[in-house]
Amino acid sequence: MHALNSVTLSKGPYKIGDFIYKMENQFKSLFIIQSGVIKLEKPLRDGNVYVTGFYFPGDIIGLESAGGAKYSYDAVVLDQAWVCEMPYHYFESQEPSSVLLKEHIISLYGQKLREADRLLAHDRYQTGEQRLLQFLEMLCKKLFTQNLEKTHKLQLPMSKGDIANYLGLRPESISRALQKLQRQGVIRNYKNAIEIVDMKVAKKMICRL
Amino acid sequence: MHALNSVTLSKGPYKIGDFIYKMENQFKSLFIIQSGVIKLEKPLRDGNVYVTGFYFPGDIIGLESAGGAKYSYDAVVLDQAWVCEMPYHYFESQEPSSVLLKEHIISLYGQKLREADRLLAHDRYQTGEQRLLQFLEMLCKKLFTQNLEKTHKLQLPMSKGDIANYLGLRPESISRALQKLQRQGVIRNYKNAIEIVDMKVAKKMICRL
DNA sequence: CGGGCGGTTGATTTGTGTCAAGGAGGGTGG
DNA sequence: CCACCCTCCTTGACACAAATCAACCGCCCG
Repeated sequence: MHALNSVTLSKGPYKIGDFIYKMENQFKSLFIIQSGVIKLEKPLRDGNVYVTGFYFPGDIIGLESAGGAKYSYDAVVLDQAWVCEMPYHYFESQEPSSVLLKEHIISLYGQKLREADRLLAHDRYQTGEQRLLQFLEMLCKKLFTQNLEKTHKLQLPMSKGDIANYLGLRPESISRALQKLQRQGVIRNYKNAIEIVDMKVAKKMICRL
Repeated sequence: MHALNSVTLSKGPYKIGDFIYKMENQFKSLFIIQSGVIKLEKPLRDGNVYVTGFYFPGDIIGLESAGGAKYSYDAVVLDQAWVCEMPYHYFESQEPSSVLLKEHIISLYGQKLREADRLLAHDRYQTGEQRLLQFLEMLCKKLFTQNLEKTHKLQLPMSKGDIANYLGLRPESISRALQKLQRQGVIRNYKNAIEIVDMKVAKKMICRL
């Protein structure tokens, strides 16, 4: 990743609601998130949108658009962000650092594909409640490893509607699930935050309710 | 793709039920399918398996395992197959043809990711019936472009149970959906084949039931 | 203050899973 | 060749999770 610094351009700050890129833009760069939170979403023909993921510092966005002429999603800022732009044509060069990077990227793709398949596999056999818990646990781990949160109380940069959308549920269902989990003492539901009170039980519920 | 021929090794025939690779094998090659049909599946701890996809002549399998030490799925032969083995270490070389190929592969990955996301997106808002139709339509298009089928009558190399599994439904649900679609005159359900009688209506139903 | 958006809550419907039983091949062995 | 089994598929009755429809609340913002 260090090899990147020579060919990248740091950009920002982007404010909440800004777009890093939009679907109608020509695909020409990847972006490494330095700070802030980004969501990727795709407007559907019927006016709805589909949220495909949330991205945090250290994550790369744009990979999913490779091989297309334009970006495949809108990249929307959820929390003030700085990003690092990496021109895609850099990959087409044959300098040694590019070759190494290409291998790294391919390995990343493998991971992302497996992750996507895992989601497709598991989600079907889990209740909405389990998916929600799994999402929270994943978020917690992610923020932990990046030292963005020290506790189990998660500040949520995305709306609960976004979470619902991402998990393929209705906002009502999320609301009910949160309420139930709070009654059970597993989590605590705040306005823009959620605290995982009992991580042990949470993990157990994810595996098999 | 032509660049490949110099470094690949054609293997076969594999018979129905054979494995091209298994999860316990070291990941070391990609395979290009020359003939036959392959399914990728992963046995789960609870004894069930999860079918992640079906692959036809021209498709590449093994990509999803990149970045891991072993293969991520079992590759099971559904219809007698010949494949082309392409050692993965070829990618680690820096010869010009490898560089070009890497770009092609990255573009393939982008496609696969978008496809995975599309599945995740749509599946949630579609009934099982719609997913089934979409699967059939996709299959139809795929076999068409590869001139493996000239009509809309699809010989199914995979069991209906496999289809159910792949679509995240129960065999019973598939059965009922096929029955209903046949009553509506959209498809015709044979033993090991399905005919799409009214493609117009089928496509309409996929978008919005 | 009014309006809109995000979130909550309740009543009801619906799709799909589950359980149970039975049928139609396709193999194998007698 | 038939009897048997096994797997795959189908059909029916029922249960349950989540969607839907509808109303309402709290909040932010102009």
